[in-house]
Amino acid sequence: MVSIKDIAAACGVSIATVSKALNDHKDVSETTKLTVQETAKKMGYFPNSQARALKTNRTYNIGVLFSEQTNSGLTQNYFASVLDSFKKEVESAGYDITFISGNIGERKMTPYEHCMYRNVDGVLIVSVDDFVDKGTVELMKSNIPMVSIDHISENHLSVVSDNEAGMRQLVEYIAGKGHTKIAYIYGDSSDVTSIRLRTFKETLVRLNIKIRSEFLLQGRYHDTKCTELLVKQVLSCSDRPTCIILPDDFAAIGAINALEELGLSVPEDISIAGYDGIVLSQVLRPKLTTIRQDTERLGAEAAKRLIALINKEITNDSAPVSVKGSLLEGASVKNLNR
Amino acid sequence: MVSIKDIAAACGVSIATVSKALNDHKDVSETTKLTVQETAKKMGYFPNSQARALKTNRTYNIGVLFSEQTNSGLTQNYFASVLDSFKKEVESAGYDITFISGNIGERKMTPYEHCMYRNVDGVLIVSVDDFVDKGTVELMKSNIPMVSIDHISENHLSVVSDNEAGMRQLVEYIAGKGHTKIAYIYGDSSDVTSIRLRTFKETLVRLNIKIRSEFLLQGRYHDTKCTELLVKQVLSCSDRPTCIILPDDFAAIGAINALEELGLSVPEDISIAGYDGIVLSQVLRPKLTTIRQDTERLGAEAAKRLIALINKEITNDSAPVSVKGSLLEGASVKNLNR
DNA sequence: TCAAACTCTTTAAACGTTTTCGCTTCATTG
DNA sequence: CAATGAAGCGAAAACGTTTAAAGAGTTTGA
Repeated sequence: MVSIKDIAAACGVSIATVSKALNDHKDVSETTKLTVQETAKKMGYFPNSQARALKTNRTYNIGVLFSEQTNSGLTQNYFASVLDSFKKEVESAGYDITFISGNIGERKMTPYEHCMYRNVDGVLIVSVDDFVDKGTVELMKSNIPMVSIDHISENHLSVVSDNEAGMRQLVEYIAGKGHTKIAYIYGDSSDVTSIRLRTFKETLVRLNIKIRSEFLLQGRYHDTKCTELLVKQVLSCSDRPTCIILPDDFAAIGAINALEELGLSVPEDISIAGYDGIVLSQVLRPKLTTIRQDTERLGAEAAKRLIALINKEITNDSAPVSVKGSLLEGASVKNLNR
Repeated sequence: MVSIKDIAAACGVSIATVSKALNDHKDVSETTKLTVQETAKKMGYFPNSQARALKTNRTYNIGVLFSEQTNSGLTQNYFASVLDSFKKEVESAGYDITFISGNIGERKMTPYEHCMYRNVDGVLIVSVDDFVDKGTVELMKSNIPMVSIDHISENHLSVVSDNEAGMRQLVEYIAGKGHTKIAYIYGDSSDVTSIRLRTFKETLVRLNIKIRSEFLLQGRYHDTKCTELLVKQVLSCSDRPTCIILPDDFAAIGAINALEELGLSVPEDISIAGYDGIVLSQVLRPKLTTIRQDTERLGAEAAKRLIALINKEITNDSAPVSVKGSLLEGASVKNLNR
């Protein structure tokens, strides 16, 4: 590889001058700056990021940790979308991303150790399921600049999807269609789940709709089989719900299947609603009524905040950023009015 | 951060000895080795990967390039799954992965430049769509160790899903069910597509089934809308096909929708088959008959080959590795016999 | 005219490693 | 007992950068 030294030799100047010229410092003449930059280009020079990082203590690398048990984050559309927009945003600022995981090499590292080893400038923590993970906790205690998505905790920057507004909007929409018997199969316990569940109940109360415990069942995210069983269970009530809210769009497929098996059709006999608004939800028939989470903004916002934190333009204690979703009105919720 | 120097001071030895002790060299006594390693652990030492890389010319970083136009690779289950298993495999050998993209920082880099800048030890090229990309070509001409997935070219290691065997098996299965009027909506032009298309035709010939050009339509991968239109088109033939093979599982949803719109049911009226065998295919109703591509092995195999290449245990000209898929028999293809 | 100030450049140290080579010891051998 | 060799350790250079400080040369101001 051609290094700064080679350029220096070619231009007849010192390596210091070359370095400064390339980094556009003020204390080097325009003419030398130009010749240096030109020969650098001509010789196919590219800075050695390791050497630079060693000196500047900046790797321009951001760690991404999927905090999860099932190691399925990447294959799930919601998280993949968030990551995708995060990636685009940080890349435009010159950062690359590194996946942080517990198993690097023979000698296992904790996520924290992995971050230290790679000297990431910051880290994004994506909360796929609940934060039981010990390694994640250790990392969060450290003072590496970090921002988490979908999880709020003290002294940490976070970007969250506004599940409160989302769930409220969804329930209001469904109730507006005349439904009063609304079941909710919610996902694995997590921050997100509890907010949604709480809001679900609160909204019912506010709308003067009775909360029935038999209509509230704990399910699992992205699990069609589990959802299928629970849908059947909730439909075995003597007084059936007219609408069922599922943990997410993918799980909704389980509901559709269960209903079909029971000889019920959506939305004529039973209405359903999903959550997430992934692409899939809009190609299913009937098109799913769901809350679209703004993955684009979630990722981008997280990236911007993290970079600002790294540059010390903001501090840890800034308020969480809440990203609103939007209702995607499909055809899976029947209008019971008239 | 605690460095090798600190440990040296603490142990009363030189940094050279510490380095050797930590790397388990032979020319350092067992006792010092032990004390060094212990104090290193006690002091919370972690090697600085940048410094190490600078010296050894090994970053333990592998670049991953999704060669694509639509920038959607990550959000598609098939590629995400391949990446996931690739990641696991390389991680167990101590490598991290870096996404290679064309847009890093203000000053745009080509993929090749990005690789040089980050000094990746090797690179994985995942062929999402066709290889028209100029940047990808430049990268492939370089002599960075690389392996590509689903694309074969001269002097390059590659791991490919056995689309020939897959398509053959699928067609034979369908024909075995008594179908002779089989349509095939194939995806965007690419290596993969042409192999599938060729095999489709060859297999029909071998089975003495007439190839009808009106049953062969070019569609697009992962595009339900497009698939929907093409399905309608192919069904407008006076002599309809009894079975339609779709470009992939996701696109198959478009077919299901089109058929439903036409008042036709799967598989009673028309049979369909997908390709990929993603999770989705097995939760749809009817369960899709499809070819499951072994993403697990594709990723793992690519990782193993790449690492072997980096370690110079194999050379560039080794034969491509072909990974067999398997037929997932769903309920979307009707048995026409008897 | 001379010091001061400015502009541009270079010297040299530093970042945290790895690794070659030489230096001590000390045991083994003939 | 001298010669040889092995084992263990350290000094120092190197990887490719950045940057503080000093130096050289030119311009300015009184």
